[in-house]
Amino acid sequence: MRVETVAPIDRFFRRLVRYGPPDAEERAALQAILTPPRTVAAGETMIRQFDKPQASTLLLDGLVGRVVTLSGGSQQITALQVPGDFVDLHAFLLARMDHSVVALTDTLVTTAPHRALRSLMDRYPRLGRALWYLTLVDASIHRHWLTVVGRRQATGRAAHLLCELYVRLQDVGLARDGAFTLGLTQAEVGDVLSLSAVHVNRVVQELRARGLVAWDRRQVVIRDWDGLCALAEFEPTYLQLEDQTET
Amino acid sequence: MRVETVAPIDRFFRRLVRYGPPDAEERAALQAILTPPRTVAAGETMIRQFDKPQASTLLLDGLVGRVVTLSGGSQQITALQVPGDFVDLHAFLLARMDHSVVALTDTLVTTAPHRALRSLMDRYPRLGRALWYLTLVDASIHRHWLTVVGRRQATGRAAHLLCELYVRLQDVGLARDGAFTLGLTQAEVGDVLSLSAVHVNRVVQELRARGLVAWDRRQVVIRDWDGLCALAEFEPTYLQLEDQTET
DNA sequence: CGGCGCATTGAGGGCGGTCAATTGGTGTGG
DNA sequence: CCACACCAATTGACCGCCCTCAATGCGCCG
Repeated sequence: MRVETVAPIDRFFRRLVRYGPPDAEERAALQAILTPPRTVAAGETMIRQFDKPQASTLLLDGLVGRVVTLSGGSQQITALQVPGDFVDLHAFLLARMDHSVVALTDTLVTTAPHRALRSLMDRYPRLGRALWYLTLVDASIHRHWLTVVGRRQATGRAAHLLCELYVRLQDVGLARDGAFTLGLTQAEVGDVLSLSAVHVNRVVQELRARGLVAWDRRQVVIRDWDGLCALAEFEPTYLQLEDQTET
Repeated sequence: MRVETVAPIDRFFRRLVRYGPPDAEERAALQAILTPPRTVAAGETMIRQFDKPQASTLLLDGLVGRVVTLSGGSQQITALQVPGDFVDLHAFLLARMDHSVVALTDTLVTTAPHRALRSLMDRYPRLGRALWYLTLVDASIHRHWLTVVGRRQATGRAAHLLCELYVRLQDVGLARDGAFTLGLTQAEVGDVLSLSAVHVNRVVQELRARGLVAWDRRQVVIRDWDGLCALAEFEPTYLQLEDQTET
C-alpha cells in the first residue's frame, strides 16, 4: 500500500501540524502514550456499535470504515478513514459509539488511552485543541457528504469519492500520479455512496467509458483529473488540508 | 415560540450539563464572556460561507439552519439548530466556514469571542472538553442524517425530522404535548431532507392521511407518537440527550 | 475441478424529479 | 373596503434514475 517511505506515525503528525505544529515536547508526550502497534485483519470489526471504548484508535496503515447496520440488513458507511486518521477520537467524550468501526483492508493501528489523553490535554491545552480540531474536520466531511449523497446523481457521487480519496491518500504519501489502491469492493462503494452494488457497477463503467479513470479490481488510476473533478464538482476546501496556525 | 418559562441562557446550560455540570465559577466565567443578546430577522444570513468569524454564535431563541448553496441554485440545509445550540462553535478552530448560517425564523442570539473562549479553555480544561463535546454531538447528528438521507424513503425521512425536532425542542422547553412550531416552510423541509418541495407536500399529506400528525402552516401536532417513531425508525440515542459525567 | 467472492449484464418497475397551473392566505396600497 | 401582489401550499402529468431480482462471467484458492 505504501508509495513513499513515510513512517506511519508521521502520517498522523502531518495531519496534526495543520492546526499548529506541536513542539518537540508535545510531540514526545503524545507519542509516549500510544500503545504498541497491532494489526487487524480485513473484515474484522475493531469497535462495535454501542461500545464504550477506553482508548481511541489511531490508524497507521490500511483503510477502515465507520459502519451503521440498518434494519433491512444493509449497511451505510458514514465515513472512511485513511492512515493518519484517528478513527474514534469522538469516543473520548461521547457516551457510546453510534456506529461500528470495521477494517476494510488489513490494517495497522495503535491506541491512545483516554485517561492519558485527558491528562495530556490538561497539561498542553493547545494540543487538546489540535485534537478537537481533528474531530471538527471529520464533521466538516460529514456535512459535505450530506450534500453529495442528498443532491448528486450516482455518477457525480462516485467521481467525488475518487477525488476525495485520491487527495487524502496523496496527502499521506499513499497515492501518486493519479494511482492508488481503493480498499473497497464495488458493493462497499455502494455502502458509502448510498447506491446499490449493481448501480455502482454501471457508474464505474460510465467513468471508464468517458476516459476518466481506469478501475480494475481495487486498483484505480485517474486518467483525467480535471475532467473527474469537473464531473464531481470537487472542491477540496472541506477537507481542511491547508495549514492554519493558531492566532 | 416559548412554551415553558425558561431563561434563554439556561437552555444552553441544560445542554452543557449533559457532559458534566460546570461549577458556579465555570458557569459565571462562561456567562461573563457572552456579548449582549441581539435579534436577527427571519431570512437574514448571520454568517456567510467562507467567512472567518472571530466569535461563535449561541442561539437563544428561534431556528437557524446551516445552509450550503449548490451550483444549480438549489440549497442543502446540513443542520438545524434549536435554542441552546452553538451555531458555529466549529468556527473556533476551523479556518473557514464551509457553509452559511441563516435565520429561518426571527431569532435571538449572543456571541462568545474566540479569544475569550481560548483563555477560558486554558483556565478550565473541563469546560473546554464540554464545548468540544457539543461539537461531537453535532457530528453524531450529521452521521445519523447521512444514513437517513441516503437510505430512507421520503416518508421515513420526513417522519424522522419531526421526531427529532420534537425531542430537541421539548428538551429546551419549546414543545409539549406533541405540539410545536416548525420554523420551516415545506420548501425548506425539502432542503433539509434532500427532496423537492412538491414531494415534501405529497409526504405531508400522507402523514396526515395516516393520522400521524396535524400539520397546518407551521404548527405541527403529533397525533400518534408511537406510530410516527415506528415509521421513522426513530431511535434517539444519536442525539446524546442522556446525562453522562466525566469519569 | 469445484466453490466462492466479486464483477457484470438484462429486464422491469417504482419513487421521486421537473414543469406547470391553481388555490388560498396575508399584507399592502388605492 | 377592495384590488392586487406575493408567498406558500396543493394538484396533475409525465418521465427518468436507480432499485430489485435474476442470471452469467471470471479470477482465485483449496
